[in-house]
Amino acid sequence: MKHYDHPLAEDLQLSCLLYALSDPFRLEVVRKLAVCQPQPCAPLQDGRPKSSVSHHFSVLRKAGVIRTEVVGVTHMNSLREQELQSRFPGVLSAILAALEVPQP
Amino acid sequence: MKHYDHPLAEDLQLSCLLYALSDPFRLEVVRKLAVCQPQPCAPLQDGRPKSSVSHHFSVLRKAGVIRTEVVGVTHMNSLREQELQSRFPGVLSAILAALEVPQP
DNA sequence: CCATTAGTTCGATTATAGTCGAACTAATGG
DNA sequence: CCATTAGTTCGACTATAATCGAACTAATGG
Repeated sequence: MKHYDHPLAEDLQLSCLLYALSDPFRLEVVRKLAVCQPQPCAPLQDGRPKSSVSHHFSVLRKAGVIRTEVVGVTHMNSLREQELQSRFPGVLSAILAALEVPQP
Repeated sequence: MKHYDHPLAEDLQLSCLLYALSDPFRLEVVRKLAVCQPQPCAPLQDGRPKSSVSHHFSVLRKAGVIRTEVVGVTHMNSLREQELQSRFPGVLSAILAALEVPQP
């Protein structure tokens, strides 16, 4: 049974969090996860090769943005909202809110 | 009289903002500006060569984080707080607040 | 137990960013 | 008007990150 390492909330760095969220593809993954959680990687691929998608999920995981749990053959991802809230209060929620008021 | 281009608030991209803030040096500049504003570049150099510092200020400027005004021989920088607040409500303020509760 | 599914890992390639010295510019002060 | 100050721009180099195919792995279902 494969498992993932998830950094402790207290070990997260704000700059790493912001970096993880600074990529449009990753930001879109986070937005979609906020809407429907947990979710496997596959429906979030958006046409990219699996290896790229896996890389982006790994960045999000290492930054503490998502938690991935192996459930049978799929890997279910969810946002670490409460932990991020306690470590960096208001940061993720403000970013999620800003994503809901878009512009082209 | 040299002047700088500052993007309109409505043209700012969240991913660019987060990218600009994802660098520890730039984040530190922003933190210092939040404390004392406006400020020239020089006291924020932190031992780096001028060309590197200038590059980081340029990234912050293009992302809409700072506004730079030429005042005589110095270039005064300030945060575009109210504009960022209207474009991405709560994002910058949450990040600034998170910077005040540090950890090594 | 074999094929399938879901995702990871590897390795190579390319693209993007950061770093730094050196030359440049614009405003000021003597 | 020359020297100084404050910062920019340029160009080269380096480092970091993204991309993608191919091989791999672990769980499941027939």
